[in-house]
Amino acid sequence: MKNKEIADQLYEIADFLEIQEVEYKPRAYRRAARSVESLSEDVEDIYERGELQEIDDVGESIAEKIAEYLETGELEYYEQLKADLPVDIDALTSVEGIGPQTAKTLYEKLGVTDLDDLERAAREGAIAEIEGFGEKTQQNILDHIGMAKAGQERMLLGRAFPIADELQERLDQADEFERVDIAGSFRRRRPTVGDLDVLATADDPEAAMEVFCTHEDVKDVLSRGPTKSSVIVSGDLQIDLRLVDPGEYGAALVYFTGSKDHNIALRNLAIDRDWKLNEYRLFDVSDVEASESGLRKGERIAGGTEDDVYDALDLAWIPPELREDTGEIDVAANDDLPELVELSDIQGDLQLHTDYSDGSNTVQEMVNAADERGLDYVLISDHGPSFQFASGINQDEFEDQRDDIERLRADDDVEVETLHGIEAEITTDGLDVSEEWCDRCDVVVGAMHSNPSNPTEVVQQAFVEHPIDIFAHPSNRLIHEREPLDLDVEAVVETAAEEGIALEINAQPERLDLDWQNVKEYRDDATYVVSTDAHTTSELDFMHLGVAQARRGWCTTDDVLNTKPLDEIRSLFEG
DNA sequence: GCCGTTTTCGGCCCGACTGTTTTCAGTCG
Repeated sequence: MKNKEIADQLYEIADFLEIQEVEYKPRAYRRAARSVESLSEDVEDIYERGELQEIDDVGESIAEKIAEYLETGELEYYEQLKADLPVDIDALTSVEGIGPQTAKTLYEKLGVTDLDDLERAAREGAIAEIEGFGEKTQQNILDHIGMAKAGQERMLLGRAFPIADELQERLDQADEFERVDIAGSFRRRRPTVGDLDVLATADDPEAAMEVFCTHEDVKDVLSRGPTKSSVIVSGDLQIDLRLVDPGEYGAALVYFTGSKDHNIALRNLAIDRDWKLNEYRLFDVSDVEASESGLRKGERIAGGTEDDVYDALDLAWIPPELREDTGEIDVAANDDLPELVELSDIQGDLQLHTDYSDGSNTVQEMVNAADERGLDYVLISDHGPSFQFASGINQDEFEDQRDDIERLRADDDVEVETLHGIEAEITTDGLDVSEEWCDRCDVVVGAMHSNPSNPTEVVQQAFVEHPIDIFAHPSNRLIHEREPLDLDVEAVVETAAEEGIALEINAQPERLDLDWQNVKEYRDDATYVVSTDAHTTSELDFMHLGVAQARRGWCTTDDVLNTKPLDEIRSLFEG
């Protein structure tokens, strides 16, 4: 899968062109890069079908360049740009405050080509000597170079959540703040977030900014103004705060929730009506001369609430998880948005581990924790015997575990129905549990933790030959750590549908697998379950992360099996 | 360089903040 490589080259080309002050091309390259980056399909497959130009924002010229890279492993245009300005533009611009122009100046004046050069120049005091630069610029570079070197990975949604919850609660309780919302990709529940965008109203902006910027958790203040401030909190997460007028709150919430592409699509709808949409309001510019079309000219149409803004554009209010410009605007225009699954719809959790394998808690503790969370049923599914490094269980241990479960089933105080199953390993030889063992299971979860050369065939064969009910974390990806398996997802979905196998949306923060884009793409054919794969009682709380990804995949309760009562789905597993 | 139920040519989002400037360029989101 070369999608990321190609996207990175296109991004760098954009930076180089920006340095040359070429107009418009940088944006064209960036848009193309973003499209390639977010493809759910291997760009090489698209190339082989001769459909590169079908990719959004990829035209003749960029398609040729992608083809050249795939054929030769190199891109002459990129190499030429790089030869003209031999700097690690990606690394340099990853330092907060350094953009393409600054990188160019640093190279021309001081020969800076990478982060080590940059740090040396800053320490020697050379940067402050450059005309147009000064002590503060130099100090800023020194302050932020460490974070750039550490690599600016986006934070996992599940890791950002506790920080966001604490922040929301703290600002809600502060007298200086009226309304507070955390917008941005966090509100859209992207699997990773780059920062937290906080939107708020406050009677006394100065006092509110003081509270925000001086909290004990703040490690660094990047900028501070009357309406906008940015800080870094412990955990190296950046938090941006915007203060807006209550009358502009809705327009601001739309704007800062994004996505950028969704906003552009909305703005174009406004332009169609001779209106204009910005972060302050939706307004009529038809009577405003171009020369005086300043910040807040024109007749105001909407802005107080999100509902107003969408309604004025003849759209139903669009849930944040759908705002990715992947068709939601047309569907909202027809008032045909799906009724998305919610956390409260979830009735059971179909993958839990215990201390029989690599979990931390007993069967009873896990079941009690599920009970406390109001679940009606759970599936205990520890790793099969081949999973030795995670102390997979043998069949004797499985039978001991069954005794534990039977005791719980006999206990009138336990309301949760406990299903007994296994997370069986799918290998090139089939499953690591016998057919007889599978017969003892209420539900068989199949998962692949290895990386065979032909994963699609291995998975399909296991689906056909073994009584698998649920395929767990299909791609086996770990965000930031392990690439997804090179699966033909469409083929796997097809075979799963034929065999009556549900695909899991795994709620572990680093998994969130199946990915939401695939969930959306195959929603018509696939049946999904959302499971926490909890290894401790507290991990049962990850369920909302999985539900959020199902929502991003446009799922209703009809698409998600474990929104149904156990009686209704039990027959599916027995079949 | 890309795109089009306004266009195959002529448009491409724009406002806040910083640092170093006396009026603005660069960066960021």
